[in-house]
Amino acid sequence: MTQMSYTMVTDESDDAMYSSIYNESPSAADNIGSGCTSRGKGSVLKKGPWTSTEDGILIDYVKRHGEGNWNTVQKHTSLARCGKSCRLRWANHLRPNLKKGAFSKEEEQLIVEMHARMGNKWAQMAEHLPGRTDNEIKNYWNTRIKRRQRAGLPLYPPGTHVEDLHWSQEYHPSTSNVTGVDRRRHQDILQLANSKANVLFDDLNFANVLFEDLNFATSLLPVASHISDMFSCNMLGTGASSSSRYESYTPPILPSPKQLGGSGSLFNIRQEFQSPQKNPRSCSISDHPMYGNHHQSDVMIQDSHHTFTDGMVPTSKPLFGAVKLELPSFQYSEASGFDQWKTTTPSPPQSDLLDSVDTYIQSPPPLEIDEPDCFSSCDTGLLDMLLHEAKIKASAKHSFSSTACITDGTQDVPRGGETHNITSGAGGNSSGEIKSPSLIFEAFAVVKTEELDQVWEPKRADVVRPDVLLASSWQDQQGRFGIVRDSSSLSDALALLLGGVSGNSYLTVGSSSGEAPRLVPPLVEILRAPLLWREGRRLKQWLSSSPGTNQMLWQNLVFVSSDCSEKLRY
DNA sequence: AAGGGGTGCAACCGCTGCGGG
DNA sequence: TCCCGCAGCGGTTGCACCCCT
Repeated sequence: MTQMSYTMVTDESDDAMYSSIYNESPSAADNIGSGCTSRGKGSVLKKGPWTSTEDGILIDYVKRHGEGNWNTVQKHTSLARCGKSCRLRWANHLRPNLKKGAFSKEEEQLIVEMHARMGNKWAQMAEHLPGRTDNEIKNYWNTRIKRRQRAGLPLYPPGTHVEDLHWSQEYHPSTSNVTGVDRRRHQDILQLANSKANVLFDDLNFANVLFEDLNFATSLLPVASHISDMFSCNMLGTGASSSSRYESYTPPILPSPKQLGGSGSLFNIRQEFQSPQKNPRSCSISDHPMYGNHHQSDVMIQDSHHTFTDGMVPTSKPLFGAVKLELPSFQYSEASGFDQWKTTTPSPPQSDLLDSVDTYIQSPPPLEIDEPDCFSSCDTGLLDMLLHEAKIKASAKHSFSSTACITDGTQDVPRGGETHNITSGAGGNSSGEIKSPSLIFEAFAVVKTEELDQVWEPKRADVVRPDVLLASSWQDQQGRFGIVRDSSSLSDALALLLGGVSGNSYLTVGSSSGEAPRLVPPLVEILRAPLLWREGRRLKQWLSSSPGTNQMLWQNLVFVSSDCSEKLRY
């Protein structure tokens, strides 16, 4: 049968059907809308619920022509539906092998875990749920959000691996594979940074560079998960634009017990986090009256009321209590990421995964800054930011470490039982000693460059690399890390780092507990520092231009700025 | 019985990337 | 290179149904 003959025949038969469509659905006339602009047969397109007759026409069309070419449906049939509508109807309701009915427990579990890993990637999720559509999953999730919100439950039950900080690489608009959605959501993030995020960072006026999707690394290196955990304590969650119907919700980004379980880790975060009784300044989920000891994971909340040893005067209001932020997009942009996760993630307990009471996110109080002049402008230098971060860190140290006592640059800095002498400042602050510049790089790792599936082997550090210079700056004279040896090396490193040097990066991470410096597995390089938008952007560009740079890492840079969001729209 | 609010599903809308002309 | 149409995705809305008062 030729196309022409088919068209003639079907048009003829469908014309009869066409009239019956509206006859059987008088209200359809009210649904004739303006959504689809194109039109066949000289009439406007119908909107609203599909009738069984229309379904039959569409099914018949697909049988004859196959899927696709949806805009030709109305040409070849009398169906007064736009192509989009046809595609949607087919994909969500008419195509074979669709699974109808409620989600099974297993499916629900999978959705929860996938969302924890992928975010609002409904289509990707649907690929892993045979017979289910993205729309179905999306609706389920939105319903679930609402339900759990009502119940005061967290979005993700315990056991769900939400260790990675999502909303992630997809927000990198400069990549070649970035999608329009990515860009849109990138803007969403920026908008959020201007709205809700500002609540947290109102007084900071700086941009944090967020490194996300570290979960792939956490399975390989405890340090990474700790870093990720630390980030999760300090960074705000954001994500897709909010829905007017379903209020935004921030799933708790929590360190899992497993993550915190590494021994001999860089900063003994586990020890510090899990000893709230020793440190009244630390706040754990288990402290929450609602959740008691349901969960082992603790979230460190920096205490905004902390007395700064440097005489810092807090300028921001403390922000306590649970806050609702945006749904994150905790995503891997590629299916491989999911696959990788799927093979490495143990199945959560079957029983109460979906219903158990667990954690509740607390809003991290804003960090407090005593030198607003340092960060009031987007043009502030990175080094200033780093130095400032050092102070913040120094202050924060008091918050979650009962042993840390950092008061000035010449004082010993106890960390994990070790003390390191801070010998220099940085950032042109030659007169005023940096209080604790080494803390700048505390919990920072490096930018990694290997293939994810590649077995890591220690390699020599490339001393030309700026990040290596940074790493070398951490080393104290005893060969341990965590100490800025001199300001010039730091400056040089930063200059190089931000200057567009490319190459293979292999950075070293030392141990504050006296562990010998070592090269970290290639997945785990994280440079964590609050960067202004300009420096951050350059850093990002540099990372993106570095051959072999871990795509999943550098794509995950997200800039959050309270007052520079416009400049971040690149 | 009526109506008001909640719920869940279906469909629409807006945006983007991609490919072809 | 630009424009246009298509396909796809994710957010949003419409609406029928249900439950409670």
